Amino acid sequence: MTKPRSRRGGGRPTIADVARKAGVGAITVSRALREPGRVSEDLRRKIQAAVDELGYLPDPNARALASARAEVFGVLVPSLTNSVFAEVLRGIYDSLSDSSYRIQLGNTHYSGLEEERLLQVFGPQRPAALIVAGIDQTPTSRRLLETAGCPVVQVMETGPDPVDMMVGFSHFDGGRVAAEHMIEVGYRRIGFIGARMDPRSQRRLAGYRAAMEAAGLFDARLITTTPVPSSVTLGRELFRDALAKVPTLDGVFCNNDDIALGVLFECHRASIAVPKTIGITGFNDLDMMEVAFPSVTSIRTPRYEIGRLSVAMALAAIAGKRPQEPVVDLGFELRCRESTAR
Amino acid sequence: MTKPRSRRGGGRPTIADVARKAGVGAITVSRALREPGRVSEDLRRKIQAAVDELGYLPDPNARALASARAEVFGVLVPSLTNSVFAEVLRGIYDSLSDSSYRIQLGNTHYSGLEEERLLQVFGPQRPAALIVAGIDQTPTSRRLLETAGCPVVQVMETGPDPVDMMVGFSHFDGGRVAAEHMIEVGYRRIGFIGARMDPRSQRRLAGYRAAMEAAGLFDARLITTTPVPSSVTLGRELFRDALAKVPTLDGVFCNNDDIALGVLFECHRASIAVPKTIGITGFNDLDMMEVAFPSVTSIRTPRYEIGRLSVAMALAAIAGKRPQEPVVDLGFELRCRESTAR
DNA sequence: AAAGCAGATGGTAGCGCTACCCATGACGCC
DNA sequence: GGCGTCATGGGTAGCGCTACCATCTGCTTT
Repeated sequence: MTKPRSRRGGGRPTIADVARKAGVGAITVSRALREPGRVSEDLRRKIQAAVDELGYLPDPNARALASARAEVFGVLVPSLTNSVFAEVLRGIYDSLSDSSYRIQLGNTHYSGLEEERLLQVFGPQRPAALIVAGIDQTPTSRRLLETAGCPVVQVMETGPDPVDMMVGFSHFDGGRVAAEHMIEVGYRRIGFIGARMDPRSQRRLAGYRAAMEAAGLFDARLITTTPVPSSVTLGRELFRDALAKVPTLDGVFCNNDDIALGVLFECHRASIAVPKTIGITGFNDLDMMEVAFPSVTSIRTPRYEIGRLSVAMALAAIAGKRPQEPVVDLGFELRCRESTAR
Repeated sequence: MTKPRSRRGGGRPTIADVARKAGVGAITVSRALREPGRVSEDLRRKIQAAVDELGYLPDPNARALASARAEVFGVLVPSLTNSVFAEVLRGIYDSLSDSSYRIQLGNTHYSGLEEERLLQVFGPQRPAALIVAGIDQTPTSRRLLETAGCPVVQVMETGPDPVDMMVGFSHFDGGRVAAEHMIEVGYRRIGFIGARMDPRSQRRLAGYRAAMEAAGLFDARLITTTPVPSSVTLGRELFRDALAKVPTLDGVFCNNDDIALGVLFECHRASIAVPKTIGITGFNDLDMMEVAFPSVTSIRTPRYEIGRLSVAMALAAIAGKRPQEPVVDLGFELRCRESTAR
């Protein structure tokens, strides 16, 4: 005779306690909680009463082990402080908060290798779904996603070859539309300023370039970039560099709004008239762009909506109702403001 | 005879596979992985070889169930998009990324009830540690934290009565120092502008009030607040309100930098000279405050460091090495800039 | 030399839950 | 009346891992 191991759980009630109290089998309790429709009204009430009385909460770890599926959404973003991803995360969070799914966060720091490592770590946990930023996974990451055995949503961008599903918009078009707008209102020597040139930034640059070439205005010297992480400070510095390189600059398309703000402040400081001498266009349309003086033209991107929709699609897929169209382009919107109002 | 249930796990190698391949018992594999020191060099190598060959990765759910402890840090923040908490989160994440701990995120939306609900949900999972923002938990939340059976770190603030440990700084002092600075450089009719008056904002306001009263300058009409979430846009609007209410206003202490930026932009738009006519002080010292024109005085808060230290303290507590002093005040720093340079 | 002890390894029995299969009774159909 | 079908409920056997002993070696202690 071995004495039973003392309750390591510290005395929390288990499903067996509930079953005993309700006078039913443990399985029936389990079913009543997960598929109420399959249990008679009568027992359901009795079980609910026992649950309430004992304050029973199912152990997610035991549940995950037994069902080989954790109620966890794995979310991989390249940055936590970049407000763009913070808003995607908020969208994901809000859409999940009245379900029982938990969120497990991974920060790839814009590194493909780190993304691989995180997918390795997430895998054995058997998440219910994976949401990853971007469409430029390494071959290894892609294989990990394909064999994860759960719905996968790539977010922030759209592309031709989804692992499973995608929600985003075209960064190339965003860059192109921004540049076309500046050309249309009369700017000619339009610079591109970008930091942290991740794949999305590269595509915005490509869109800018396409527009400039189509108008016969492209000049490689107009491009000023750095792999350094983006910041308002950096925007100022890159703008100074750009101006030193091309003194005839009459506009800038900034890779994001932080950069744009840095440019705007530097124009104030150097008494450069905006939009008269220099036009400014940003990207993402953060709240402050509308309030800035002068208000700054930007491309509004549906970050929160991307987060929400990615969860909706993943939940539908879990429920077996895969969307007809696995790739959803949520588009973007050019907001013309004072900074390009010539 | 029942046939064994087919491997639901989809054929991932288990600890038993590794044990068989290495010619040892399963428990020895388990130990080799978790407490290498307790296994002989020889076996350790053999086991490592088997692990590598099979690509074995332990199942965290099974581990959590068997050991009644999940390798999860529960993190509760009131907002995901507020860059202050995003930076705390980044600090937490960075400090945890080379351990095997995972992060489970909870967003309380500044709601005590939601915090209670999330703690209820986190509890049964038996997290290794809990990190929660703020010190104003409801009695229920406090009890949940006290009975969680794991280290708890309250972050962002310090106070007299920690649940377990605390890392932060004094918001009251921050508000006081900011106001004292403005008084010292000669401002007299100094307004307080604040949005989303959470407990930390309230304490900053209290600090401001203390300084103003000490200087005999306090006037309730100088205070303009709203429970609405903070934004740059809102900063502009509140400043307009404040100015309409008190036309003789000669300075503002803003509850945070977003508000301060809104005030700055509105000053530009209305051609109000900064710092001559109006002085501006922000709070948190985001990157952009230094770059703004004019650059904006602010209180630098150690957000990232708070995240890092909270994890370090929790890890130490898990390892049984509780810090001598459970409450750590990381302080803050006044950064005087052009916006108050009279 | 017997006893004691520490270090290394293994076996057994769960952790709390659910997948799988089976039992039962009510009902409808031929 | 026999037989399938459906709805409802339960029993058994794990999921993959680790806590808790037990065992076995080799060495020190007295």
